[in-house]
Amino acid sequence: MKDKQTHLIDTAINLFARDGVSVSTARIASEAGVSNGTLFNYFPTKQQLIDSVYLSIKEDIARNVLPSLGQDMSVKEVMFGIWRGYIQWALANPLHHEVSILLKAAMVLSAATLERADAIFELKVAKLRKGVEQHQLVDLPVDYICELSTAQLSVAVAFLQRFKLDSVDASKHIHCSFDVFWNGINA
Amino acid sequence: MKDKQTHLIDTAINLFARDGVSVSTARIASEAGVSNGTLFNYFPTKQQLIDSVYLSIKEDIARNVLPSLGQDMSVKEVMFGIWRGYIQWALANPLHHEVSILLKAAMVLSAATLERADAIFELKVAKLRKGVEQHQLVDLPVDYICELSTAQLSVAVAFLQRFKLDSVDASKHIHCSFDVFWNGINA
DNA sequence: TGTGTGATTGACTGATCAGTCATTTTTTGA
DNA sequence: TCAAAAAATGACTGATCAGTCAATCACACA
Repeated sequence: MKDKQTHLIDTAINLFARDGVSVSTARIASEAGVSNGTLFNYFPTKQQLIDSVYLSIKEDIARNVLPSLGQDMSVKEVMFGIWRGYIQWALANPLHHEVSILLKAAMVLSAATLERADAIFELKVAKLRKGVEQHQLVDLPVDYICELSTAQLSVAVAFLQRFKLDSVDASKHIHCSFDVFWNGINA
Repeated sequence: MKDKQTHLIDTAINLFARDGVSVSTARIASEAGVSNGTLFNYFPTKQQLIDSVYLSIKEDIARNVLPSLGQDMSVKEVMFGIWRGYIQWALANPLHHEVSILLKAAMVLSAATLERADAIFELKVAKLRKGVEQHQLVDLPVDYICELSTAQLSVAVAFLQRFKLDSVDASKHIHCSFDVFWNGINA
């Protein structure tokens, strides 16, 4: 049997995706096959459970996206690596993707958690910064381009999920949506 | 004194923006200066209050954005009209903008309400459809381009709100963010 | 087998909340 | 001026929920 803490997080992700963050801790515990007392042994408050869920998802994304990237790659290569890696991860883990967006948008995450989550993807920020400094990208704040990429990635994923394309068309859309993004920010 | 129903909606928007959708009906009523019984005279359920808040915001956007658009304008002109109009509205009504995003993301809106809200902006969809058909825009589903524009607009607004630019720089960013969007979808 | 330790349990509590309704207040218009 | 209608009130209810804790269980080691 999987680590109980991990199993509770997985169960919470499933229920958050189905019913939103408002699901009761009792239901999460029951669905996970433990008593609600046990849930509170692992997560002292519901807030800490929510934060743990978010960080767990972000770390999972990092594990699946960052390894394919290198310091020696160009900005465009890094961004495309993130693009393809994230979309593939999101299609393989639709609920995780959905919950990650949900928690961020619903403003239920502690400030510390948001900060920790950002720190995971420092490489991306660094590459974009260099791209702007070297005038390869439009002269906009790096934060802005970051948010832009996240927003456009979400739209691309939502589209791919809605119309279940075969893998050829999916790959085509990954390139196509990336081109839309890249043409937008290319200097 | 303003129409009570309108006043309750305005109060709800303020509280939703400050504390999320989870604020109690009692607090909304009290903040609006009426009893909670009165709130339920105007909105039989909290759900209907939430839906009314959303539709009220969308109609406000439409009133501020649609009048400047005409059937005879090009796709680009229409999209830029929406771009500038929406950003100006959002900067003048930051809480409304925030709540509109919050309600959509938190998945607390009824299906009927989402449909009604979409119908308000039919002109935009029609223009984009023609643009794609006439190969002025990249060959992507109109829905996709719609979502893309909404997402990028949100990012642009968030940026302008974070760094309170003077009106010259703000206008520059409106054009700049639009160019990023347009260069992405221009065929 | 016996004992001590840490994990697990679930009934319980106090707080909160959406929604009700009998009563009171205000408005209307004859 | 007054009676009927409409609007407003707020105490109340039943349900739900996060979090607690005394009791129980499972297991390691003597």
